[in-house]
Amino acid sequence: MRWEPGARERLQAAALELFATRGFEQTTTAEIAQSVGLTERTFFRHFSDKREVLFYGQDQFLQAFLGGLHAAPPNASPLEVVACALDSAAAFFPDERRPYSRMRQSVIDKNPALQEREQHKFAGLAVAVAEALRVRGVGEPTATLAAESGATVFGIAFAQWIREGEERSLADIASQVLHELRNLARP
Amino acid sequence: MRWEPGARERLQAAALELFATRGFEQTTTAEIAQSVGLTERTFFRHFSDKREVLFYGQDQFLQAFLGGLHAAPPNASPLEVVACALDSAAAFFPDERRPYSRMRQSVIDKNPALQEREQHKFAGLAVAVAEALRVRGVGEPTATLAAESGATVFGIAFAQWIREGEERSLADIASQVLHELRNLARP
DNA sequence: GTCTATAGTGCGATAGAC
DNA sequence: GTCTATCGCACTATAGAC
Repeated sequence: MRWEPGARERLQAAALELFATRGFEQTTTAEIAQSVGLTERTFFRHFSDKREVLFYGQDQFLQAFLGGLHAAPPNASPLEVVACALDSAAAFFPDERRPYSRMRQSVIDKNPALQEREQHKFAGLAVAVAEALRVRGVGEPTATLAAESGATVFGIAFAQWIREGEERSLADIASQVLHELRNLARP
Repeated sequence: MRWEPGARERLQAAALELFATRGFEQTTTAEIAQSVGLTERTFFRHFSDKREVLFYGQDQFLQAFLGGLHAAPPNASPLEVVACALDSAAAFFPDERRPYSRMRQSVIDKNPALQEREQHKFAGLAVAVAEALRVRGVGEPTATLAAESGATVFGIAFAQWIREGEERSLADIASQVLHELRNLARP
């Protein structure tokens, strides 16, 4: 019992379940741990704080974003590079994942503290993308502008993707939102 | 002594002072309160949590942003409206305020929890600006794109404004960053 | 103003994997 | 035996309830 594998994943699943039914603040870290046969102390061994249990594992997503970025042709413009990154990132959210993403987001949308954490992760993503663009030779403030714009486009596209009744793929939506961004600059 | 006015402002000043010298986490809410002759309970009567003491009063800034937005000519494009809002917002940071802004930002930059709060406030700003744009008849996702872009431009300009050795006004910097954003769409 | 629950930390002990 | 995940306990600070 003590040595069952996948402690982290079990904690994450149990936490999401409890947050969805009881609410984030009405769920204690002790309850989450106990619900999978662990102690509160072990919860904090895996997650630096209570909110992090919902965000741990985002590195994969960041890596996808950066991967698409590196795959962009060398002569691509900053925004074209961002378009590649968006395509690559969108691939990490196939349509089967929509129900799960919806559930997770509905928990986040109900709690300001979780929104703060989400926005912080997004900001970190933009910082990493900007750094990667600078390595490609893009100067400031263009690199940061392009990176933040990419994060914004992804955020808007993702929100639309999980909306009830939406059927388009995330990549399709993101590409359309990016097109709208281009239009913004020339009315 | 007990009813000395300006309790909130004194708490904010003392908190910034203590955070800057000792660090945010090394300062307790009780210490802040006692340093101005109040109790911890009173601190939490004025601020919903420890971090908020650094952010309380941002409404003025939001109002400045929205004020510039309403002052924009009716036929202006979304990005032109955002440009007006940026001008108006920049006016709330005259050059005399640079030293204070620098000190405050250096505290925030040293602590992830404070960065989360700052990003959350920024996100709230973008939401309000997007809503105001929709009222003006701008559709989605353009309204949100323009609003988030405005927030991004302001953030980049502000970071540059408080950099050591920078002498240009915030409005000048913001206008140049906005120009870069326009260039992003057409290479 | 007082009291209490919860989050989160530090350290040492323990139990299983190898 | 070593290594590492888990546990137990004592503790502080935040924040909210009363």
